[in-house]
Amino acid sequence: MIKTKILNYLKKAVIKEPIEIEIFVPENEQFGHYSTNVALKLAKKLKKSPLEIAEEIKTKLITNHYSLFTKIEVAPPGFINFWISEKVLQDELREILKKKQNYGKSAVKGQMSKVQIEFISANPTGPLTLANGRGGFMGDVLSNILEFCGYKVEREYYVNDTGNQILTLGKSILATNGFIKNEENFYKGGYVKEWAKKHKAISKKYQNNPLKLGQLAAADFLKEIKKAVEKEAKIKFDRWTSEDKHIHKKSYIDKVLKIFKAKKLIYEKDGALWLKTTDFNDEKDRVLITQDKFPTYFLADAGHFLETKSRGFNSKIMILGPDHHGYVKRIQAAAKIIGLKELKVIVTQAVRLMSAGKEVKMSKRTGEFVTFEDLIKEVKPDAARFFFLTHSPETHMDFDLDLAKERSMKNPVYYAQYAAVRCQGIIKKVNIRTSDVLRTSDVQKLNTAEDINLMRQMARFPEAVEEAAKNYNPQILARYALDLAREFHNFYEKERIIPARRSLGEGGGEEKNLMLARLVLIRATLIIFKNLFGLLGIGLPDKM
RNA sequence: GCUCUCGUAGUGAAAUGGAUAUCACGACAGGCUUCGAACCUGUUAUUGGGGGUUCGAAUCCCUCCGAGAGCGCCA
Repeated sequence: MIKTKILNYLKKAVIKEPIEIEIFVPENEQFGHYSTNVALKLAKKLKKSPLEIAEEIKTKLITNHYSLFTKIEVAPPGFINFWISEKVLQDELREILKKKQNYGKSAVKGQMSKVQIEFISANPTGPLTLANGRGGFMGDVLSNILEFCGYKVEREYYVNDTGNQILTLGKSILATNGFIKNEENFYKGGYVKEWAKKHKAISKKYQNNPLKLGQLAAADFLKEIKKAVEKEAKIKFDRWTSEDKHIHKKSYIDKVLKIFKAKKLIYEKDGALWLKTTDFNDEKDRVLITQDKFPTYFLADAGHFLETKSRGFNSKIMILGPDHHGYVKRIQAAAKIIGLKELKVIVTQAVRLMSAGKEVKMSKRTGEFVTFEDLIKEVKPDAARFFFLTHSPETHMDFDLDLAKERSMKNPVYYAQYAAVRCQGIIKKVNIRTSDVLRTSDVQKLNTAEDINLMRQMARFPEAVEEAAKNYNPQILARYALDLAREFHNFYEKERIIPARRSLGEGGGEEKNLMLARLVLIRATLIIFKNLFGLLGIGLPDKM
């Protein structure tokens, strides 16, 4: 990585102070390809003017390592700006062609060898919502990225297939079919009525066992969820963990209680059993077992953490919906007690559904909501995926389905895909095998502003991957895709790759060599698009 | 009432405390006899208001205004 190279120069040869060195890509070209503010940071420590320090660093860099740069400039108030030499970029191009599908992989610092990512995990009491889709795409891509960076990732969907929700679902079905009286907190969505009508005989059979009935219905809803998630949205899961089978029936509830007890963190009050989560920064202690002797959802989750740990995971990432943010501290407390090394919780913000400029309240209980399936049917999975990925998880989103439909053809995902299509179009047209191109071409010919800008953008791919992995933020890659596409479109607009037939025919060796060099460039671009789209989980079409 | 999150062009979003705030859509003005124009080139903002912290603030602190969420022995 070019960034790492600069960093190493700065660290080893120039700056001896223990200070974190930041290198970034400035927004404006006039400030170079890369830039650093170390001089500004050092000024206080060394009690010297930042400009003076910057000049000193520049001088040392020039005498030591000039070959990496074509220019180093000091700019007020104390930035040091770097211009990377063509040769370095050309070497990077060779690197891309050599590593192919492995280009961009990088070992991230503090890497966990085995990590579980739990996402969506919506209760199987009905179809998935838009917010579930948001977490779903995010989890899927985050998993891809971490896998690419060498983690062993397990993608988990935790299914709450027992407990109160399921019981309520069973009762709701009974109420729909007239076996019991309807209550306010019952599920009233069309899908419940539909299921109830279809399975009248079953609901009659289980009218005295609403939990079992709820579980039967939940199993059917889960099938639908799986279909939407895996087949249509192309979100992969490795494990569908059942609360009933994997946690309760494997007695993880007892096991986790034993641990709490051994650590003297539980007590009884008002007939209930409590965990001292306040010892771990929570606002108040939490109930594990209710007065009526039922284990809470929280206890089951603690059991789930223990189960995860016992299968060899020391790290876990959870992506939760906005209604869970008050829940974060207590589960982190539980994770800590159990001994999970790291529990990273990402809480996505709400997705508000708008229609004709007005908000539509979504609720599973009332059955009023747009399902995730509706969305990907209307706007196509690639567009829906990209739409969510370009939003950072902490922003509140307004989602207008009508508008989304209308605009789906203008989704930026097509902008990126079209760039890849253009790459492939040229390669198809010329029809030269990669090996021939590599032998005959001379990448040193790539030296126009457009060549260089494109190469620079390509060289940023590993940096984008690393940043996305470090910050658990897939959005960085989605934006990178647009940056790369823009740079390619620009290049394509201004530079001809295949010369007009006449000049090629007239023995113009120069022209041919330039073409071959450009073909190398395009092949490399395509490799990056392939890797990138693979990580983002979007298609690589060869025509549109 | 208490706690948390968010307020950025007409719209939707971006920006580990960095330089002249970025991108897309819309609108307006241009660009194909040549590798597909699903593209390219222009124009479009006192970052909700007011204070503070510092070399430097959309970002951190205080305050006000506005939006959303959480405050159960529910999940």
